Amino acid sequence: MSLDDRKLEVLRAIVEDYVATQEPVGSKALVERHRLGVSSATVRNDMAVLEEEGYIRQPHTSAGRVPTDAGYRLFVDRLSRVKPLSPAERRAIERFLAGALDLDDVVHRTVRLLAQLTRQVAVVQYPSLTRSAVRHIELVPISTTRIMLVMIADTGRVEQRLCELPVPTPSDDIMDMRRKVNEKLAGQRLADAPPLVQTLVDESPADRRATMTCLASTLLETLVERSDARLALAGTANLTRGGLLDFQGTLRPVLEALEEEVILLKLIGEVEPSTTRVRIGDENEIDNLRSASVVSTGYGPGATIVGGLGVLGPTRMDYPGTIATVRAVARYVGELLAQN
Amino acid sequence: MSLDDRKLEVLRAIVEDYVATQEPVGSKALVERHRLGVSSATVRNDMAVLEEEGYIRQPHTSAGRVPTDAGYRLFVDRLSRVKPLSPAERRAIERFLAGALDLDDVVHRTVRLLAQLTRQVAVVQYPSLTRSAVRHIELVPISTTRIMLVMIADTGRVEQRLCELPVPTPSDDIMDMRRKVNEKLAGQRLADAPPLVQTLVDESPADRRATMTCLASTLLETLVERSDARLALAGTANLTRGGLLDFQGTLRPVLEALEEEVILLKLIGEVEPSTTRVRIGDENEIDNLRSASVVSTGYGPGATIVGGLGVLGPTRMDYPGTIATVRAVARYVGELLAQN
DNA sequence: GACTGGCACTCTGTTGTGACGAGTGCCAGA
DNA sequence: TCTGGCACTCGTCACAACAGAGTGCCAGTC
Repeated sequence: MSLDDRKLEVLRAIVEDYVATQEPVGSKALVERHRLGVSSATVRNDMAVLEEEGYIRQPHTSAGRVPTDAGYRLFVDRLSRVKPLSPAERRAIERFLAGALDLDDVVHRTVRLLAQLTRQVAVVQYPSLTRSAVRHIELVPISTTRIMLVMIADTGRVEQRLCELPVPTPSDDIMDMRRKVNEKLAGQRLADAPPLVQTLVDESPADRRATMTCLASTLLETLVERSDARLALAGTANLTRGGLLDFQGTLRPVLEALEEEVILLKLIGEVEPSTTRVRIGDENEIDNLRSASVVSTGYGPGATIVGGLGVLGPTRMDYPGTIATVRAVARYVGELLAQN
Repeated sequence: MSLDDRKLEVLRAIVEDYVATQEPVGSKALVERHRLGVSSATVRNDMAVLEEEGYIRQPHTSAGRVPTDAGYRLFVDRLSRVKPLSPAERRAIERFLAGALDLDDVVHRTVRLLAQLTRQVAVVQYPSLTRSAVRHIELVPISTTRIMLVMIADTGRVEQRLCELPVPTPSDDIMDMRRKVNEKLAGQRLADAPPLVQTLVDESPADRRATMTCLASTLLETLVERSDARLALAGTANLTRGGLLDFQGTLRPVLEALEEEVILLKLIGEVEPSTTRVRIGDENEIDNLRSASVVSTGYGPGATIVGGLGVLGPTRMDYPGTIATVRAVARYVGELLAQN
């Protein structure tokens, strides 16, 4: 059974009012606030149909209606008009991000900005190493058997790791290896690196094989393990807005989920090019986030995507506004990264 | 007016019971649960005195007594016996921290461990740069007018910053500067670095003066600004334990305070050697944390302190246990750092 | 002088009742 | 297909009554 235009209009009105007031909305209030051109009785009939179809529901018999997850979904997919950012907001984004000193700073500023603009919890993934390219690899001898390996990615990320050598190696040899490693890897995408690293080992002379093998394994470790795991989080205090009415009484499960990097990565890390993804309530596969929605997107210099960012809030959130903000911030961050 | 031993014993019993049950404790329950050897009427008299002295108070006329901040303070200073960690806990600490890959990982593991053991919010400050020494400084030419400056501290911290040169500089010159910079700074404490950096500029030949000046200012920026600001946080979900009875109804102010790095640094960054600091309720000068207590201490390899760590929870917390855990974790982290 | 038993008193939290109002569902009529 | 009207359902609020916990105080005892 399909819904005619007016029913959709009623659904939109319900979502908008509920998001604004946070109270179940009744038929009478609806006709008063929106010029629907019909009486409340008609609206009531429409509501009955919408309820039957699973888009809205009644908390109690004598209360107004509240959108269900499916209702929000329909709203987001078909009913919401894009809400352009105000010039003030645009300026705020630019000004806030402009002064960033380094990558760490960019990420921190971004996450705070996002939390502030959307008034929700913001999450930003650091540029993923596997999607970056190597800019430079530095080998710093600490002693004859210890080397600090520093990898600098083109996105500005820097990873370092200590490497214990099996045999003492003079620092001249190390410098030579440093040159070779950079010749081979500089400019390469990290995802392509593992086979190249292997050839480095294969090509090295026998007397340096042991040291190079050790370096190679440390390098691979740096590239693969934990490589996408870094995240920044801000705005947890925003969860308390709406005074526990959202999140059915306890922030507990939500706070717990926010502590799990794995979960957060799943939420914002799985990004497809130039899509803004909206997950509403149950659509998050995580039990703890049944009453939360996540809006996420990818960012990166130009068209490539190096990481994800997004916000998390109650299902009852201002989707059009949030989506617009998340997109805008992602775009600005991308531009910022492209400049370096 | 001084309190005799029994009154102190009564105060201790009140604190312990209240911490355990989270409910105001009455005179009758007290004599039943603790073998005080006197009747409830006597305890009531003692309680009246304790209340007059400001160590306990009644939420309402007909409720039991609850410790005040001053009561907790007295308890911590004079009444609490140190609670040694269980062997299981010690083993947990060792096992959990043993597998750390690098500094980032150490800090992350530490903060999670601390949150888990104390069941509270944990904060760990990254080893402060100003308390560390320079291990190595690397200059990576990106182009003839851009250099990536990477500083590696002996605590394992790595800071990097991009430096825009005012004049194109050939990479041979850069390599030469790299050598000079390291000769001058390697092994020096960062706090002592600024004057040394200045001499570097003064000593450099005129044709390189501009480039060196630029490098120097970037270097100083790296050393000074933001240098102590990095923090890791975990266990926010633990705030919801005790179901909002602690924190007088809203987590809001507490969550807000936890978002402010400046505030957190103030709480756990101001550490004196080998002291565990306990701040109870009002003793935190931050309004938002009126109903919270903070237990913090310093950590570092050997006797030196390179950073602070601690936990934050409701004033109604298990002080002896928390203090013991915070100390133990700090000691283990110190040992771990000493190994590198 | 210190402790105890007992009693009156004060509150809080709970329970129950009734009035009120918001909102619905449904039906007959336009 | 829409509308006006009406009966019905519940949740909320205000108020009163009540039970229970805990205290303060006093007179009596060791």
